[in-house]
Amino acid sequence: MTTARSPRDSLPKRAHLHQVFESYLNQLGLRQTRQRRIILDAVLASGRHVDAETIANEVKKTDSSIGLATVYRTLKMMTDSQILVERHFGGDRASFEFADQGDEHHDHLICKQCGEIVEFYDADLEKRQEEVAKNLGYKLIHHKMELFAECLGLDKCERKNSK
Amino acid sequence: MTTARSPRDSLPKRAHLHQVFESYLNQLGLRQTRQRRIILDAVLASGRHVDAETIANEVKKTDSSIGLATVYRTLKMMTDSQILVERHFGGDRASFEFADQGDEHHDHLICKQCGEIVEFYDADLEKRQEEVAKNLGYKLIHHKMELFAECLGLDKCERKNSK
DNA sequence: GTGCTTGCAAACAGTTTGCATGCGG
DNA sequence: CCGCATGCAAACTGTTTGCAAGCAC
Repeated sequence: MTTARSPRDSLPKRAHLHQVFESYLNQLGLRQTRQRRIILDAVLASGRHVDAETIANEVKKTDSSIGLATVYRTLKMMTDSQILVERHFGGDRASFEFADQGDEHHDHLICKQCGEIVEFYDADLEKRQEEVAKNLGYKLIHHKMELFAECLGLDKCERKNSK
Repeated sequence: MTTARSPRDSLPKRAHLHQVFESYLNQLGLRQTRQRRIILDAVLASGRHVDAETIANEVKKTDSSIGLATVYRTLKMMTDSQILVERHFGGDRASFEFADQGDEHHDHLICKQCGEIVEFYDADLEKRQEEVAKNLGYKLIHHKMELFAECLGLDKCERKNSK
């Protein structure tokens, strides 16, 4: 029923994102540049949830001359090109994650203790949300749902707690 | 099953919030001031979801000398005193709403067309969320859920569309 | 009076933008 | 070489904070 999705599950799918971005650029007459390639690589190599500054730091390891503004501009382009989605969890920093591909939408469970983010999909919840919207006289377009929780078995948590 | 809550439903309950805030101030040795009273009045008179700037504008109608910083400081105190809860819907501005009283928790449905915000409570969703968390090995503490939708009958919407 | 409060301006964090220069196609 | 891209610094938004003066108790 409830399906957890580990950060690794979608790794194979990321392979063609280079192509997706490339053709996006071409279609708009935009250019492939060294910095855009480096930034995309950094994004692909990173975990599922990253913020601009993390990427900027990562990118600077390869080329320290790349500016924060370029990272922001490029992340926005990737969002426009449907590679990434922008999320606002905590409040301040925006975080980016890979866009869902077709049907593979998911929601998030965030551990209050260690900050671990688990992605999941639950058909019952999805269905009930549509019903609820209809009951209220609306047609559901999409939703945002985050469950805040704490570990039952502490094993998952403790690893991260120390960091 | 699904219960909608209109903005008016909780009006009677707001009456004693003055007292709540007052005793909060007393307990901490803080002072009741003209500006705090004015700000609380503005909050009480406002709709369920307000941002700092809206309150600041409202407050300035009564006393134009009241600064934005005071509004922020006071809204934070009201949040600390459990009168208000801070929410982050869109991304930029924070919005404040009256805190749930005991069991009367609710979620939000936001109309993509007119921006109307409907509050609702659905026991099935709540229950399923707990199950999902448990399935993933966590204990649910609380959640954040927003349904984005469009009106089925346009009557609700059109009124607001014009504004 | 004591010290919490206030308004103002300055500081802040995250993000965006203007501009002269650089570089891809 | 045309014109998009870049880096830098400055602008901007929402919010917070330092400070001297003001007011509640």
